[in-house]
Amino acid sequence: MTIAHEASERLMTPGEVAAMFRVDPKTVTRWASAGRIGSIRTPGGHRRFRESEVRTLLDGLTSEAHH
Amino acid sequence: MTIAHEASERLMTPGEVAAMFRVDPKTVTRWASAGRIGSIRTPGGHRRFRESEVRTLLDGLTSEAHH
DNA sequence: CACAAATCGGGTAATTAGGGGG
DNA sequence: CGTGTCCTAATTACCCGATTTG
Repeated sequence: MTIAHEASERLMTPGEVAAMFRVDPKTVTRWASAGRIGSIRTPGGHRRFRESEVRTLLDGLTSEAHH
Repeated sequence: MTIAHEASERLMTPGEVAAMFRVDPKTVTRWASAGRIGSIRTPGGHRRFRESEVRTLLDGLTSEAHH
């Protein structure tokens, strides 16, 4: 069912994801190549990323201080 | 049978297809000109795209992250 | 018929892909 | 082993005025 709705997912460009993690866009590309994050290719070969997956990944890597 | 029912096939505008891939509508028309995606012309010259073809294309270019 | 929004065309910037090397 | 940078080629984004759409 998730796959059936992937078309309605909001997508992000490599540059937008890079700005979110404060890394170089090339690094985001490497994450995609390594399979660390899912990606959708345009017919021209450019990558797009699911916003929900990016947020989930960001939250999963977040650690709070003990206070 | 698919061809026989092409009149019932849902058509999409360049803007709708662009939103699915997160690209500019102009980019979609370039895909059509390059033959990367099939297109139908209105009598006025505007392009329309088959929904089934767009979804198939999108699914084929989608890759999941390996967990 | 008038109107707003979208999609023609073309042209020119800005991103991205990919390999290579530090 | 992951990341940032340099490079070239390819793809995509934004600009305009004119036309089509609904």
